[in-house]
Amino acid sequence: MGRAGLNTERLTRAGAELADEVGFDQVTVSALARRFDVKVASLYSHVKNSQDLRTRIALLALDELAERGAAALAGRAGKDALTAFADVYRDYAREHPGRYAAAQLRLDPETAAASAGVKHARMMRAILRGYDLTEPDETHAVRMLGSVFHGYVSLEMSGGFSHSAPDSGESWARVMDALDALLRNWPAS
Amino acid sequence: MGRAGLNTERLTRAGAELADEVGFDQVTVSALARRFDVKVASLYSHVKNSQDLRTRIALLALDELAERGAAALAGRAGKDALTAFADVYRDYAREHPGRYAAAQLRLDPETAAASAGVKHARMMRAILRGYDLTEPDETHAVRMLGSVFHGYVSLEMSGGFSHSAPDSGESWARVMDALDALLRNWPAS
DNA sequence: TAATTTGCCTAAAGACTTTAGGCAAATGCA
DNA sequence: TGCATTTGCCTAAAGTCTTTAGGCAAATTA
Repeated sequence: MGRAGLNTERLTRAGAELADEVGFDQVTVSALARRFDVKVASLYSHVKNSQDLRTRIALLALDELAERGAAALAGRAGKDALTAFADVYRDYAREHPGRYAAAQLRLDPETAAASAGVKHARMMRAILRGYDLTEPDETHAVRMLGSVFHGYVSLEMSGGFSHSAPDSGESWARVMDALDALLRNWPAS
Repeated sequence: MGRAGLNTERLTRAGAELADEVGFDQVTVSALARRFDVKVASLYSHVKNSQDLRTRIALLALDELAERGAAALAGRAGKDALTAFADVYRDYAREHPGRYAAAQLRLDPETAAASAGVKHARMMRAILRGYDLTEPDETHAVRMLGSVFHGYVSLEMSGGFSHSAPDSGESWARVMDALDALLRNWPAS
């Protein structure tokens, strides 16, 4: 019987697809082996263990998200940049719920420092350049933006806003209005 | 050998403690059995299955959180109420990380509707009574508050804000200032 | 073509989940 | 108080997932 052509990259990609289909916490080395019609042990040459696999999927998701974010920011500024960037998060989570969940995986500090997570922080600061904030308020604002983006998307994904008026998309738009207004009028200490 | 005195309530409480000690996703029927020095199968008379156990822990956490929230709101209004309520979330997550993670568990709609989650929504609206918002802006604001509270706490817990200046507690305070300012000046559609 | 490396395999042990069926302690009733 | 019933925890067993060790054959290199 021939070889299946496994490698770390393909496993990671397939793991990401699996996550989107069945949920990130259902991503298992066994399920992945099944998907490649290969014995479980075979995967352990390409992936250290289950945690390693999950971490790789998380890093992939962070990368994709950063890439989309960069594309969204190109040529935009101010509120336009703010909403475009926020939409990247929301849309990505809707398109790829498993990957988005993966991006939330707690990474150990070194891994996190080497991840695309740092790019995300830089892009947030780039958005804030369109507003008049100086340190430390810029950092406070970065943290707040991250909280709103992540918090909203996460609550929306877990069904918190569904089946109740007004439509979640409308709230999202109004929250963007509110953030923009807030950043233009950030309260003094 | 005598009986251990197991029942659903004790198992749920012990499960919550276990979650705080080792993390919510490490909460397992086996680990819980070990903790009571009892055979695994014995737990299945008190708890339907692993998912049932986790759901019960989640409901317990939501209850505790709602109780603390109600206590914090008593006799407070305006920004005072806002920050007191927000602190409840943050403090609870720090004191009980496993329970807080449990509270984030995705519940099926009926369970969610019967949970203390609805109390949380009501309390948020109570806070907003101190500000001049009318529907649908009140709902948008409720969703935004929930997003900030959950988002900030969740990012903070996952280490996002540690090891970098300014101190996360300082950002938290300034975010509260910002939310208060925003709610007093909610932008018109 | 021979030697080496690489890739997937079989085998096996350990952990968690869940169901089925059993015995003894606790409880209820005459 | 004695007997019957219920309840609570047990043993047994099957299924899944994880992970390591060691093997054989295909692919690569010399």
